[in-house]
Amino acid sequence: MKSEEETLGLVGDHFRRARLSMGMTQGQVADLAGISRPRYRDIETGAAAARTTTLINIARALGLEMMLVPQVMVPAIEALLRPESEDDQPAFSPQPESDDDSRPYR
Amino acid sequence: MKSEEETLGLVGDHFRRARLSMGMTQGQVADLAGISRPRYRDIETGAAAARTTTLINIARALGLEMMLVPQVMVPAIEALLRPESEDDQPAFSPQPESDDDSRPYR
DNA sequence: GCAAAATGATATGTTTGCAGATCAACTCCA
DNA sequence: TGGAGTTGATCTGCAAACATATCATTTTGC
Repeated sequence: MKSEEETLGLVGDHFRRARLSMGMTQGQVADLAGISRPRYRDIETGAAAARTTTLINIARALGLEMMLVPQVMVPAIEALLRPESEDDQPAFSPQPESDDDSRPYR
Repeated sequence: MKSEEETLGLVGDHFRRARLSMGMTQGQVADLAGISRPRYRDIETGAAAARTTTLINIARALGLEMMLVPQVMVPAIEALLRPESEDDQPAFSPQPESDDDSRPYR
């Protein structure tokens, strides 16, 4: 099962790749998202879990959108995103391991 | 521009619709997500902004996944989600208003 | 090689998400 | 009618996400 830290790491990695592909600095993203640079750094490195509003602000600063989609639709959405070329960042896809349950990790 | 409270309200409404369509109580979702019922209630009513990990836990308890997708792909994804029938909850689609910028609201 | 920029990291203080407990209001059904 | 279940709401206390400031380290460009 994926730990909490691993999940935050995935989100952070996603943000980092998006930021670098946009040619932006941590400070620029932090400013656009309305948070401090140390805070954004913690989020990007997976050391801290941003609030929902902060998560959305960061995503939008990076040209992304946070979506809540039915789990059964995830593969179709990823298929829609994947072939789109090689330079756009892949969507945050949490578990390739499609086991049954989703008990909270703590 | 969409305020912070409005955005949290959209997320909460999305969770509420998903919960009711699953025939679950607030307490059941809270248990699966690993948080207390008062906390889940605040999140569902938009009174509180959950952390990223809590957001993901709640989504999975409701059969949903949190995804970060390029903004330009949002319409295509919504089109993929929409015609799917009438009983599955629509994805969280933040702005029908497609204005340019995404400055943080506070 | 050197200066500037970007990043990593730490410290103090404030805000707020969180647990746990408790109570009231409302619905529903036997 | 009346009890059980669901939801709304408040309180105390703790943990962690925030700001701001300040350092060192690494990277970048001239």
